[in-house]
Amino acid sequence: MAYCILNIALDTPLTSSFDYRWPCAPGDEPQVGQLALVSFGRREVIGLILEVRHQTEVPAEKLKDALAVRSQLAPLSAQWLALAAFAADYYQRPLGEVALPGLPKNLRVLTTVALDRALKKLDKPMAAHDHTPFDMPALNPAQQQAADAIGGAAGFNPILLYGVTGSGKTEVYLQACAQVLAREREGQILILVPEINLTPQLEGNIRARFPGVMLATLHSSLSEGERMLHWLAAHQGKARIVLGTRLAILASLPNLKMIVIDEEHDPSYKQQEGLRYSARDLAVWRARQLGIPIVLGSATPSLESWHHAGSGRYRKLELRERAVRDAVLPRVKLLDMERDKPKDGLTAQLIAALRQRMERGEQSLLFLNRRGYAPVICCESCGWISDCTRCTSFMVLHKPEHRLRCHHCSLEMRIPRHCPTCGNVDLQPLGRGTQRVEEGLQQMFPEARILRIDADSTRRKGSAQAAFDTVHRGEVDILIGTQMVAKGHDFKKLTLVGILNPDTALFSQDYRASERLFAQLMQVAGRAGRAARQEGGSVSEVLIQTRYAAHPLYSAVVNHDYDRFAGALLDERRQAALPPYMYQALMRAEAPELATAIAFLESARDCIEHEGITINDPIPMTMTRVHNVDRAQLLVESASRPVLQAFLKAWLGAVREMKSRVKWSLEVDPLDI
DNA sequence: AGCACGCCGACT
DNA sequence: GTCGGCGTGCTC
Repeated sequence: MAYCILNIALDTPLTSSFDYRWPCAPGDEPQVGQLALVSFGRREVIGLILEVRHQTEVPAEKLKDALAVRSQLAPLSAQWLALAAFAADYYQRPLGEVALPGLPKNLRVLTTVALDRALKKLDKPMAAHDHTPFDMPALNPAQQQAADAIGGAAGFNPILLYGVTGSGKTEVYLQACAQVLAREREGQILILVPEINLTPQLEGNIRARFPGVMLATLHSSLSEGERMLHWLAAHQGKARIVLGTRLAILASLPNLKMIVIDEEHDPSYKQQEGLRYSARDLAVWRARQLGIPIVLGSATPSLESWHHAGSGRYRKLELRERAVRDAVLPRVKLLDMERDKPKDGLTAQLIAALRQRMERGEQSLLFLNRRGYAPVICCESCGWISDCTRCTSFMVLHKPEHRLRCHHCSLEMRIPRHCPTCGNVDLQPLGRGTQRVEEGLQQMFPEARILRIDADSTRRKGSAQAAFDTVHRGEVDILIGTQMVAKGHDFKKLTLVGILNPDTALFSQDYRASERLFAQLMQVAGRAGRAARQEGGSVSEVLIQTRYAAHPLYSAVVNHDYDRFAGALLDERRQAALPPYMYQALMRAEAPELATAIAFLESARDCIEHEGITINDPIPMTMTRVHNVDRAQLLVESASRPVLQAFLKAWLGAVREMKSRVKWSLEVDPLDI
């Protein structure tokens, strides 16, 4: 029997691909881009066919036969393969680690028969939709102009849609989508959102708006069965709109005609483990490869995108007004905690404002990005504090559960009755988390309906949605929450946002902290006053409690002046030679002893000649120890992206040759340094 | 990364 | 006497 050689990429950290034999008649070979089931070591895995050959260097005794080729599936397109190859190359990982993990597991697990059955399901005509034409809401002139510019754009055309919170960016996307779908008979559109659970309305909106158009969603909380059906619907070009989180950027979309990235500044577009890719950056690459328009939408664009808009690489479209008529941007005020000393974490002015909203039957939101009761407890007589024994961090007091919990490893314990070092029974909570603020509020406003929404109060699946529904039904007077409450929600009766303790981010070591804080404050602030002001209702207000009322970041928030703030940050970045004026990569190492990790990074630093590259000295990570391992990092910088890329490739080869037992990894374009 | 093999300490 | 710790070696 004649056979051919399949060169296959597998999901392993090994950099090479692997050859397998495949019995087949000449002219009947599998195609590049098809998936094959192979035996690898002692397990069976799915692989991606990169090349079909007739010869191999691999000795015959090592060569195995592939077990099956998924020939019932159309091969991944050359363009998709190029995207995966680019990402692998750019982020310095093996192709298999980029291309394979995003594929539905069922493509591997399912027998040929079961796979055929699933494919048949997709062949059935779509369930009949209500085809009554849906009235597109009228757009204001700025929105209309943006929608037409986006919908009518041709070729690679990156657009930064810069619109204040509540300016109706979603409506602009949807009407631009309508134009593209109408023009491109088979065309597909990819819409990325930071977290799908935070935008369940969007999915509903799209379905209602485009009856008869198949929508597929791709995100991490789908079941395996759903994931495969949705992935296949995209791959076969049947789903014309694909809505997903960052992982959807690697979906197979044979007819992609436009990409939309909502809240493009959001850090969750950056994968923070494994292949640390930026879905936003890959999306721009993909749009350029295909020669299609891409829209990046935000009220507080990332400095990278802002910089590109400034230099003309991106076209900037602005929405300066709120879309709902008579809904105006909230008035932002700073409450100086030095002058108005807080009680239970709340200043007298904030308490008064809460009381006023209560009396008028309006809702308030308190934002505090710290869950738990108190971030630490301490002994007042000897100074003991609740350190985590495994991490460079504190054990956080969780009062409802009567436990101390480390938020970085899973360590938990009962609250000690007395101080472990001196026996003193008087242990005091220090600082304030959402639970403690909730407790204080209950005492201050016994009649108020108070709801706390954070990762602790919404552990159970679906409970977050249930909690938000309660707020939407108006059954809550005061909502207190962490960043979970900051995004996307449109609370119609909300006229007051109080921001507690944002100051810590002002003096962070991380130079991106202020950019993030600004975005976060604008985003939470944007929850207020989204509906038109009621007769006799409150002017919507955002009150920020701070000890640094003179800080320029807060003046920018007060004036809703992202432009100036971003300009100032960019100047700073340029002067300090930081991104986006500098390209960075970060090598991390971890070991039981810090010295081992540092020593490894020192030898990595010295293992290769380099030019046009700055390699800094290794330093311990800010949170040095997590779960009993010490971590250190080494920052590599260059003013030229190609120079950095070329260096990284050579460098990683040399570091691998060191054959060290120390665990290490490399991140390109790191966000947290 | 898995997953094996392999060689030394605490239990039935 | 076994169960099981994780060192190291390999995967076409």
